[in-house]
Amino acid sequence: MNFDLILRNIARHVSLTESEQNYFVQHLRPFTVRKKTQLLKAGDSCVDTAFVTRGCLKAFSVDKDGEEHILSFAVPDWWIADLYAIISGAPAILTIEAVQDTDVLLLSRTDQEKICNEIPRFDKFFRILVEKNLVASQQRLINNMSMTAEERYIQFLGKYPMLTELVPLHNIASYLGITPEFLSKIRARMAKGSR
Amino acid sequence: MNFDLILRNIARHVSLTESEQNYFVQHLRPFTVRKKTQLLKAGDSCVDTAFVTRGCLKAFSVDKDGEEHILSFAVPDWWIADLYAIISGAPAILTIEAVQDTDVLLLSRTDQEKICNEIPRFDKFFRILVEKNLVASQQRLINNMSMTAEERYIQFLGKYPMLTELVPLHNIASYLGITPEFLSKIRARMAKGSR
DNA sequence: CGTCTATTTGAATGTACTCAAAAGCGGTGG
DNA sequence: CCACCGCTTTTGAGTACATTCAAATAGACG
Repeated sequence: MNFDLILRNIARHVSLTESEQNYFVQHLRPFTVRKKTQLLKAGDSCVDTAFVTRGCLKAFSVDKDGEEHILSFAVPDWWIADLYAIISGAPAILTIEAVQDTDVLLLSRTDQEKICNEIPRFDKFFRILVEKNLVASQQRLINNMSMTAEERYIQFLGKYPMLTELVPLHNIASYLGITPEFLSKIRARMAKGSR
Repeated sequence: MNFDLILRNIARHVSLTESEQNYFVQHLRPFTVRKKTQLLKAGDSCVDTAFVTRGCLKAFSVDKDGEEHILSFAVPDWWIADLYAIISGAPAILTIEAVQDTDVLLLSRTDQEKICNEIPRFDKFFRILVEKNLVASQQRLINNMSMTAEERYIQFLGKYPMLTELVPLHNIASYLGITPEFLSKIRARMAKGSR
C-alpha cells in the first residue's frame, strides 16, 4: 500500500518521525468507491474522514425538493468528510458519492482522537487542515454573496481546472449554486462573447 | 480583569490546570472598540484573534462596488478574526467593526502558537473551535444555495434572537446576502401574512 | 428642531429559475 | 456496425425572486 501521498500531505504542515508515520498509517483503511456509488449516505451514521488518492468524490446535501447541492469535491491529495456528523455524532446530513472510481484512505474519528492524544502534533495538523478549509468556505460564502453566477463560473474554471475536465457540468452548476440550464446559458453567452 | 467568560468558553472543550489558565490569560490584551470604529481594516496587517466579552462586532468584506458583505457577527462568548489574513500573513481581506461599544480580549497569532506549542491541549481547543466554525460556515453555504431569502431570514430570527435586537436591519440583510430594500419587503409580506 | 441614518414603498429591470422539448453523446446489444 | 437507450447538455418561452433607483417616512442623536 502506498501511503506516500498522505504522508507528504501531512509533512507540508507538521513533521513526523518515521515511527510516528508508521503508527499513523496503521490506522488508515484503504477503500475503493466505484463510480456513482456512495461512501456515505445522508441519514447513516458517520465516523470516517476520507483522504482521496485516486479519482474524485463529491459531498452534497439533498434539499426538501430532492435537489442536490454540492458542498465540496475531493480529488487526489484532498480530504473530505461530513464534519458535522462526525463531531456531533448525529446522522449524516451529507451524501458522499464517487464521480469517478475512487480510492480513499479512511480514518475513523475514534482513531483520529487516539492518534491526536498520543501524538499532539496531529491536533496541530488537523487544526491547520480545518483552518484552511474554513478560510476556503468563508471565501466561497463571500463570493456567492458578491459575484454573479457567470463570475463564479469563470473563477471556478481558473481555480479548479482539474475538476472542469473530470466533473459533469450539472455537478459544477450544483457546486456554483445554479441550475444546469442556467449554466448552459452562461456558457453559450461566453462562447458568443469570445467569438 | 475578568477572564471568567473566556476560561469557561475553553473549559467547555478542554480542561486546564489553574497554572495553565494563568499562563494563558497573561497573553490576552483587553481592548475596547467604540461603536462604528474598526478593530481591523481590510488591507492592514492582521495578527490578532478577538474574543468578545461585551457588545457586538461584525466582520465583512467590501466588494468592487463598495458593497459590504457581512461574514460574521460576534457577541459575548464568541471568537472573531480574519483567519485568512492570520494564517497566510497577507493583508486583511475583512474589516472588523463594532456594532455596539465592545470589549474584546486579543490574542496574537505568535502568542497563540507559543501557547499551543507549550500546552498542546490548546491545539486541540483551537482545532475544535475551528471545526465548529467550519460546520457553521458549510451549513450557511448550503442554506444560501437551497433556501429563499425569506426562509433564511426566518431561520436567522430563530437562530440568533440576540442579534435581531442588537443589529440594524441593513446589517442583517447584508449577512443574509440580500439588499436592505428587499429585506424590508420580506418583512412587510410577513407582517401582512400573519395578520 | 434639524440633520443624519435607517427603514419603507413603488416602479422598472435584471438575474436566475421552471418547465418542456430537442439535440448530443456514450455505451450496449442485436 | 448501427439502432436504441439513458443520461447530459442545450434551447426557448414564460415566470419568480431579487435588485436598482428614486423618493417618502420614520427614528435617533446632538
